[in-house]
Amino acid sequence: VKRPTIADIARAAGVSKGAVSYALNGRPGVSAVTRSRIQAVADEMGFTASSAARELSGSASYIVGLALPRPAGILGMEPFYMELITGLEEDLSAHSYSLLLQLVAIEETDTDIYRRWWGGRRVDGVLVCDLRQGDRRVAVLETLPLPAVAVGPPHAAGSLPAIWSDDGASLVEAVEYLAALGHRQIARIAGLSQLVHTEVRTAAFTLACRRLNLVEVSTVSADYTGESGAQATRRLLSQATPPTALVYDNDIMAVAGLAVALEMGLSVPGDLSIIAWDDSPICRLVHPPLSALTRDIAAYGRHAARLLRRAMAGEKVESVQEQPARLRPRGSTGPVRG
Amino acid sequence: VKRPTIADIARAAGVSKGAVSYALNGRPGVSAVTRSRIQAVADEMGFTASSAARELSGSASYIVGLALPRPAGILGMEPFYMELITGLEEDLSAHSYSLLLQLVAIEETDTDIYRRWWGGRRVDGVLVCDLRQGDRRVAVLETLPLPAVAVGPPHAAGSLPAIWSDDGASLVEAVEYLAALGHRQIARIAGLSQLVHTEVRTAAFTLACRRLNLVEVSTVSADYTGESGAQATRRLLSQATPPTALVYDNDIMAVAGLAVALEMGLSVPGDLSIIAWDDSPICRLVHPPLSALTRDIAAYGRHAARLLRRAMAGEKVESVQEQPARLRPRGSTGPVRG
DNA sequence: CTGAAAGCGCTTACAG
DNA sequence: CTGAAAGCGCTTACAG
Repeated sequence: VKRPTIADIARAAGVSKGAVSYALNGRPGVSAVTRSRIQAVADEMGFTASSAARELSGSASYIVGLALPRPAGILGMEPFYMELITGLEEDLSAHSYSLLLQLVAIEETDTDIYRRWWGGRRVDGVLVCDLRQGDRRVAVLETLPLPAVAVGPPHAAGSLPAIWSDDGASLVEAVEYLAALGHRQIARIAGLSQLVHTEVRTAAFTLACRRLNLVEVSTVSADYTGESGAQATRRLLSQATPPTALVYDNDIMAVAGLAVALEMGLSVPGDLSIIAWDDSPICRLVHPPLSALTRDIAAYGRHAARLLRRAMAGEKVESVQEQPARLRPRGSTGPVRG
Repeated sequence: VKRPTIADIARAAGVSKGAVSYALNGRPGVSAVTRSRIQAVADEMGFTASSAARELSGSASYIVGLALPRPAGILGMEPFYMELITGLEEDLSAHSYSLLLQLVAIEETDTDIYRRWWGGRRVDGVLVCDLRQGDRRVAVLETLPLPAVAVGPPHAAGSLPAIWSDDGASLVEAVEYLAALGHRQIARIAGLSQLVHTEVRTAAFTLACRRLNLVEVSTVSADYTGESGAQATRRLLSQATPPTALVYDNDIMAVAGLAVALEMGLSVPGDLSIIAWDDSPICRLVHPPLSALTRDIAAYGRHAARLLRRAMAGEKVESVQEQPARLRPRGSTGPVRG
């Protein structure tokens, strides 16, 4: 089994290589009948143009790069990224793009990967996730003429177009709902504090609590793992006057928190209300099912891919704002026990 | 910002292009001092060789393809694949390979992607997952001189080297444990029946139950989603003489099944014992925590990557068998109520 | 040890 | 409408 080249097709069809290229790429310059003859020969011989050769003569690579910074210790990817990737793929593969995935340790300088991708003409464009304050990756990408889309708040994306949703608004909705149920002591179990969206959420949370005159509000830092969520919950619930409601920055921590509450003999939502961020299937499966801030992450991914495709097409694109996550109350939230 | 080429480096360093290539690739033919001067110039100018040009002159692409067949309806990837990808990446990126990820609808002919990847010289090797009986992808890959590793039982991998674990042995361990606890009516909620490993598990399950003289054993088909797991569980528990133990083919279905059991007023493990396959964090977080068949999926991924790298290096590789998943009993299994 | 040249497989102006 | 040729940016025998 040898890979046929354009020269093989040309020979078999009795035309020049140029004609084959024109015919197969649907460009003018060949008659309809020659075109279909060439096409038939190419199909029969199972021809696929060498991507390297195309790229070398100026074509796009049709590859999009996604470098995910993962803390070394945390195994596996979070449900959020699975869904995001699903959405990305839906749009990309429909437009014959592929996704080049690279997990990079969060500690190391993950700016190199973008330089390498660009220098090696590996990818046509890239996505940046998990923005941090003063993110060096953003600085690098602003320098490079490599189309890039940031997944995160625009204020941290520099001059890169960003796709984002207003996490602050979602958090306010959650807090107001809890306040309406009579909760006065709400705590929040936050994700990695270096991440910009964590900052945004924390600021919105603090502000909302102050506005509603809630007392004893606090935000504790965790790292998205069940272990960290459980630990934080245990600490909060062991206080002299424990909070009556908890808001978590992801679903894994919320589920872990629920387990801790039950194990400490609390009833949910009787003694404690719980709200999760990002509504993966688990939220519905635990008992009681978790009230959650829901958004269509796959759609988020599809839109990010579309935005990047437009940027790669040379369009000047603006940041786009997605629907904020909305509160879907389920069994884990209820009126405070008076 | 323009990308420097090898010619730019040559000019700046006052040598020929050939010398630059030799120097940067660590090949003999340049003196140590010239080499380091060229290296310095290349570093300073931020040179990265064009991957397309390298590939075109015979080099590897350093890309590995992973095409995941996903049923159109099922959103998101399963925890198993997240962990597998994590493991793959760990090994691959350490050896400067990248992973090209493509989700393909399970219905469409996903053999094309391999032909295209091969024809276009896109990837150096590929991984095949979710083997089905008489899998056409295996047939195609046997034809193509493209290094490939199958993730699944060797008997379904044709002449491809496979990486696999003995799911039958794991299931026997689970069944024997349940039998030892006095369970006589065990049902199994299986994953997609087209998949070969589902077949293997079903066969092992049936055989083990027969050998242990268990009665009323049954395997019902589901599709790995929580919904399907819940539905199957509801049906099983509504029978005249419901099973006293359930074995699920993944964690999501098991968690969903647990929720159904609790919602039907059963106590777990008092009235019903539950065992899950694949021990993701959720199994530990629900209440009671689920007994599960555990294996190190990330290691599985690392080993698959290593096997593929050896195949890509031209080695003749044999299938390798991983440790079977082992039962980790937790709170969801207990003696049958006598 | 170094330089000039061919070649990888495409695309695309440029003549005919 | 078609063919011959240059060029993309590397690698690698082949002379010097």
